[in-house]
Amino acid sequence: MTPGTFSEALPAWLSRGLADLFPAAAAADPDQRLADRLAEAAIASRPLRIKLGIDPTGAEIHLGHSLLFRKLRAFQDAGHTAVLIIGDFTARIGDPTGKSSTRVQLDAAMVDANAATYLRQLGQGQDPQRSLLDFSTPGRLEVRRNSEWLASLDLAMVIDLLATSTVGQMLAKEDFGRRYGSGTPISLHEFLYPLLQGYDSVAVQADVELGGTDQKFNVAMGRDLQRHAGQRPQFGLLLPILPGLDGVQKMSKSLGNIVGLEEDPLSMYSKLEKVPDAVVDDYLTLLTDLDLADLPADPRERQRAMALEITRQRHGPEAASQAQADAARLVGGAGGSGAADAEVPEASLAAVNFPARAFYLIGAVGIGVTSSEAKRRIQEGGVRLDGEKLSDPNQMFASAAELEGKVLQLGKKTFRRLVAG
RNA sequence: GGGUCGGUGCCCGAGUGGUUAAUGGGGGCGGACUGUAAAUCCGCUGGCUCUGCCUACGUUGGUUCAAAUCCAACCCGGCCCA
Repeated sequence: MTPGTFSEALPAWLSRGLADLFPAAAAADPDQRLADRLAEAAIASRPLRIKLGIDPTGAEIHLGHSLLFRKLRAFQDAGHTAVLIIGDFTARIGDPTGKSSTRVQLDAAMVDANAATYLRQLGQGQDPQRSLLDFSTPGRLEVRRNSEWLASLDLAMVIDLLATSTVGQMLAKEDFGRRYGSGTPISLHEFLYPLLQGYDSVAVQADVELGGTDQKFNVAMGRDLQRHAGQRPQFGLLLPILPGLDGVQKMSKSLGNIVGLEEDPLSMYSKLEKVPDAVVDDYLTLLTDLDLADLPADPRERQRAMALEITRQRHGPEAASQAQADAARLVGGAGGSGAADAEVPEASLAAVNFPARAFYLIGAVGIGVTSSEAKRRIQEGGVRLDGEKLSDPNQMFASAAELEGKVLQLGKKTFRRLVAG
C-alpha cells in the first residue's frame, strides 16, 4: 500500500492504511468525492452512515478483523454513525468470497450465538477506552441484522434483484471465475450473496461501506443496487487484508495464524513479537495509531514496540509491560530460572488421573495437544517442566501436588502454569 | 435424465489384493542456528494413560485367509450430451 495516495483532502484518521477508495478521492464530480461528502455532512450536522457487515460464522474475532472495526471506530469518533450489520440471514448462504468451495450453511441458533459472542468481543458493555467500538455514545452505533429486511423478500423482489446482474458479471468476480474455470462447483444460491449484501446497503441507506479488499465486488454491488433504488450510491472504502502470523497468508482462523482479541496478554505479546519483519510495518499502520517515523529503526526493537502497543490497546499499559517482561524472561533464559515467577496462563490438573505418565498428563491438561502428539514432542525434546527438559514420555507423576505451580513449556511459545483446581 | 471420468490422511497427489497408518510434495510442529526473525540443516506429522490397542483411503453391503486396491448399490462432483 502507498500511504498518502488517498490523503488529498481526506483527514489522516480516514486515509491511514487505506487500500482502495472508490469513487476515487479526486473524482471530477463533487458528489463522487468523499471529502466533499464529509464536508457536507459536517455543515448539515448529519452524520454519515458507515456500513460494516459481519458474517457471524466464526465465534472468534482476531486482529485481521479488528482493523476494519478500528476504522469504523475512527468514523464514530469523528461523529459519524457506525451501522454494524450482522449478516444473520446471509450467513445461511455463506459468503463465497475467498472460498474455493461451497460453504456449509449455518443454522439460526448458531448464528445467534455467534452474533452475541461478536458483540461481546467488540466491547459491548465494557470500558469504552479499550473496547473496539463506541457502544455508549448515543447515535454512534446501530446494530442491525439483515434478516430484518431479507427474510421478508418475496420472490418477485428476489427476481427483480437477480435481474440487475448478469452471469457474466458474476463470473467476472475473481472467486467465481476461478472456481468456474477450475471446475469447482458453484451453487446458484451463491450468486445471491453479493446481491443480498448489496441490498443491505439499500436497506440501511449507507453512505460508506467498509470492507477488506476482497469485498470490492460486493461493495460495488451495493452501489449498483442503491442507484437502482434511487439512492445516492455509497462510497467503497477498502482496507488491506492483514497478513497472519506467518507473514504470508491472510490472517485466518482456519490457517491457524491469528491473534485473537480475547487472548491473554502474554500469548498476544509473544505471538506479535515474532511475526516476520516484512509485515511489522503493516501491523503498525493498520493496528495502531503510532507514527512510524517515531519508532526505532532496528527491526527487533520496532517489532517489540508494535507488539507492546497492540497488547496495550486490549489489556492496558501495565499488563502489556508485564507481558513483555515475562516473554523476555521465559524465552530469553532458554530454560532459565525465571519461568517460575513469571505471569503465565494457567492449565488445570483437575481432569488428570494420578498417577500419570507425562504424555497422558499433557494431553489431559486441556491445551489442545493430543496424548500422541505430546509423546512425540517429548521425544523431540520440545517439552520442559520449569525449564527442565523432559526426556521420557512415560515418566510418572504421582500426584497433582508435585506438579502444582510448575510451568509447562511446549516448544518456544506455549507456556502453562499448572494449577490443582 | 443419458454418457463418461473421478472421490485417498490438514492440502495436493501416488498407490490398483498381502512387510501398510498407506510413496512423494506442500503446509504445520519440534530441534540446531539466530534477533524469540529470515535462510539453512536435522527430525516429527491418525487416535488412545501406550512396550500394546483402536480407527482410517466418499457411504453401505459383498467376494476373499487377506481389500484403499475386486463386485454391487447408493451419495457427491467435473466434463460432454439433453
